[in-house]
Amino acid sequence: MKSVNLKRLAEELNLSVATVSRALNDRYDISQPTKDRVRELANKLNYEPNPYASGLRNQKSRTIGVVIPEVANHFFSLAINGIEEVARANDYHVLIYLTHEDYEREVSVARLLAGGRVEGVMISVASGSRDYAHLDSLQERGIPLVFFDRVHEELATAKVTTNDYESSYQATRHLLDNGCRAIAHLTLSESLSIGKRRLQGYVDALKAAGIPYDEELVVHALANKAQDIQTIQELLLKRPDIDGFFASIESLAMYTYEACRNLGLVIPTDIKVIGFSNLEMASLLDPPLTTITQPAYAIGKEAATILFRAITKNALITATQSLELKSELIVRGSTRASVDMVAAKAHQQRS
Amino acid sequence: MKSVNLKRLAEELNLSVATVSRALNDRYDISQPTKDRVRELANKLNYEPNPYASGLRNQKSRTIGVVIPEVANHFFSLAINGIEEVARANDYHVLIYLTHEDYEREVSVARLLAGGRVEGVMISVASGSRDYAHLDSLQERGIPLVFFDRVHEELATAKVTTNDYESSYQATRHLLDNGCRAIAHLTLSESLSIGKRRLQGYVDALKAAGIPYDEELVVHALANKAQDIQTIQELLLKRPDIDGFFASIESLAMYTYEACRNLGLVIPTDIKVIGFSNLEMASLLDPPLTTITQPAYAIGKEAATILFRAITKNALITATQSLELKSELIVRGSTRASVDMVAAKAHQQRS
DNA sequence: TTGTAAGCGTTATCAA
DNA sequence: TTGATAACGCTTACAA
Repeated sequence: MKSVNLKRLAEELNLSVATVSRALNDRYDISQPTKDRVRELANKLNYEPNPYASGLRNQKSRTIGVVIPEVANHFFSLAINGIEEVARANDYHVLIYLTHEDYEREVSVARLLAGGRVEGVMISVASGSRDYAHLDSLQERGIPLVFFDRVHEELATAKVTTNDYESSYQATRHLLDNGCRAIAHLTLSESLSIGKRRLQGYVDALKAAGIPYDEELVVHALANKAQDIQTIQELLLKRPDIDGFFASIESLAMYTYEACRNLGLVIPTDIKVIGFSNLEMASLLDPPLTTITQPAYAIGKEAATILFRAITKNALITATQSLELKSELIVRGSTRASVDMVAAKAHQQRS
Repeated sequence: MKSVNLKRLAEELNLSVATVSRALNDRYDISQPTKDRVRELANKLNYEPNPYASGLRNQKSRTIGVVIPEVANHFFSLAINGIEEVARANDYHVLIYLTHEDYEREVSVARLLAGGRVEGVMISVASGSRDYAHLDSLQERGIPLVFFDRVHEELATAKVTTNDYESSYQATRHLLDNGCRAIAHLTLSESLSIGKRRLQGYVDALKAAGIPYDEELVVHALANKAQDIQTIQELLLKRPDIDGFFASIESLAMYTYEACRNLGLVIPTDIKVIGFSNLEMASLLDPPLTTITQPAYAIGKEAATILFRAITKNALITATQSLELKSELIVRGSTRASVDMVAAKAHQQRS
């Protein structure tokens, strides 16, 4: 119940607090016998240094903060795994904050972190985030910041992202190749650069195929299951010509499955579906979901590595350290071309 | 870059540090004009109190620690959601630690936390955890502890669990009712009480149905995808009589799907599968997975509420505050009885 | 090789 | 109503 501190150790050993401290920190100027005596008692009493005292003294908290929209999402879970791995290797602690896609929450978290609770911050911004002043002020206070996946382009720091534009272009192209002509795009945010890039890839792929951009087919989701399914269903009813769905986040692909099922539409015969997703079990769905899979664990790991490099060097991070990893298109049943489509294509190639 | 502290504010306002501190904490003995002046400057300079200084002074860190085996698992993700919610409502911070099912890691995390970094700990123990001395010592130092889901029965503190025995009995019974006679049970650990309870429910349901317990059908998994799938496949080949699988954790149900697919076995015709799982998309699998679903968010929330009650009252937690929530059996396609089975049953009922 | 003392930023006690 | 001061537990000049 009563805590073991340096004073207690010093008293029991008839040494000064300073000597005990230095012995425990293995300083060169302490004799080996003394070190041994100190360590022995420290172990016996299960001494653990008070992190608030040493944090205050050294102006170091050995803690980083991770700010993400959600944790019940495979992408972020895997990223946290990567981050925790690196943090632990560096003997650091990880504070976690969920914004639930809410800008206000993000701002208040940033304010808290500005107080010096952490030595660095990793963030994937909320879909509602428009401004980045709250993050800028972290940097102004000397707290290094790394973005991962969802970034504010304008802020001068490292961003670890994936090739979203290309992936999006490729995904759309894949749907087109398999016969889709009216492809809906489900997005969480157009204000975020990630949303813009993914939308642009979609738009450009359509354009390249000579298909005009149809604004009605771009839908903004709300990250609320019931409402999003409702929205998708309304779109499907309003636009029976839709034959493809491109979901820019994991949950939206699932909601599309549910919406199609509710309406009696068959994937991939009636509608083909592709989505960004890190679900291991995409292949076990009915039908197996074609995905663009981001290297989530690697993203977390790389971003954390950049952050710790800055913390160790006591330097801010520059945008030049940004990294773009590659996502992977994994084709499965949800985008399978119908039989006549395949025949048509074969015919086309022959002629 | 340079930090704003009380001293800085005091100098600029020609006040003492003590007065500034009291003004910011809205103490009754400070005049309103002074409070206003102080607050205005504090806002202007974006003053944030140093948590390490106040933590040291007050012996309070306003932080809790959450120790879990994995985060890439829907149960734990949802539980964290519940925990974070309560923590935020209490203005507390959440440190997260992953043990990766490793006992050594759990011990070293417990040791770190014993140093006073946190005011309370929530833990779901690693499958490899046999001992609880490391957790006991947290309590001895006055750090309240709450178990959730995976507990050490023997430790005298609150445990928030679900009705695992009943759920397991019910799940096994469900497989039996739908025609299974040789049911395999996949478990992560038999040393943990949760593993024991789930195994016991399975054993008792078999016994009640007059089916002898067959040790060979109980398999210990390793939480390693490739190996676990391999183990399941070997079991299926060795024992072609197996017609049901009961997976005690989420990933094992998925691995069973993969193993069956690899071997060309059809679910539910050849093998019926049921599993503990919090996957929202269980209903979208092929076939839809019958699950026992735990109230994960509620578990996190209730457990955190108990912890904060103790922190607020500055008291340790007693086992009497333990809570048992109910899981839910959700029947889907993976355990559907074959047609002749249904006919047989109908016949049975008629006669 | 060890001890003394100052200081990290905050808050609580006591005095003015 | 405000100010001076000590203390939280630790680290580090500086002295001895």
